[in-house]
Amino acid sequence: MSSTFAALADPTRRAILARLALGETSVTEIAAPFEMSMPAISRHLKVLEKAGLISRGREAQWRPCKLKAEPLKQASDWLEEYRNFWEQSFDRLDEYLKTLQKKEKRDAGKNGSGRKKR
Amino acid sequence: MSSTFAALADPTRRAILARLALGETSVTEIAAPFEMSMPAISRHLKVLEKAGLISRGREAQWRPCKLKAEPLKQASDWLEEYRNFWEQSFDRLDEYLKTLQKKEKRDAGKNGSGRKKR
DNA sequence: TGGTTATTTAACTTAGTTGTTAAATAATAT
DNA sequence: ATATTATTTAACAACTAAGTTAAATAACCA
Repeated sequence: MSSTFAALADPTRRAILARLALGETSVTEIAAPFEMSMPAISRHLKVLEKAGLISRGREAQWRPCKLKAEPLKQASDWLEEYRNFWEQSFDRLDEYLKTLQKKEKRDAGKNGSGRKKR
Repeated sequence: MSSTFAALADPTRRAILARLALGETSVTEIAAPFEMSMPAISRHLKVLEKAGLISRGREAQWRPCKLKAEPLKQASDWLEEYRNFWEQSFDRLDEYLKTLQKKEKRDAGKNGSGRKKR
């Protein structure tokens, strides 16, 4: 999980994944859109491979890379556990905004003395 | 997006988020389960805050931290674009397993010439 | 005021990441 | 064999990250 998120934390690597979603391809072709040396790309690919996000074949002198989406699924599942939370947040925002509107109508000027402790 | 994934790449920080999903709480309480100095935790919280994953209030000498799930939603949305991809993978696996079963039924006796490589 | 509790900042160490260029390896083509 | 094309490894520099201890802030308590 850590290595998956770490791999996704780099925009170059996310772009590589996006490219690979269109289909398997060679390192040179992957590298083309980037202003970056070949070895740099090669190492990004190594990071992706270690995270299990790609696999590499051998076809003559090319090493085609292929997207492996399983770790993405795991990451997605992890995030999914927080779904209620972000949906709730919007609900709360709604609620809060309503409260605020009521207050503004009611007492347009008094400021807070109420203390709270958790 | 990068800072969100980077923040999630650390297991301590993921654990902190899990704790905060149960409710807002103080730094000391967040730190309790970890064998780690206070400043270390404090800096993890700073990382989470910079990524927009938590917000911090002030209540007497405590600084309660609160989960902010919006960046998680964004991350989830990003991953969602690959859903077809990982579902496809399972389809392919299914297919492959079926093919395999057929083969096994068909030629359940020719042994010793098949080579496999890991 | 001074003391206590909660939290952050500073200074430092160690380790890992990201990029570079130059050289090495791998397979094909002549 | 040798040259060519594709890709990786080595060696290095600059930067960032994660932890430590000790000291600084901040707000309360007496």
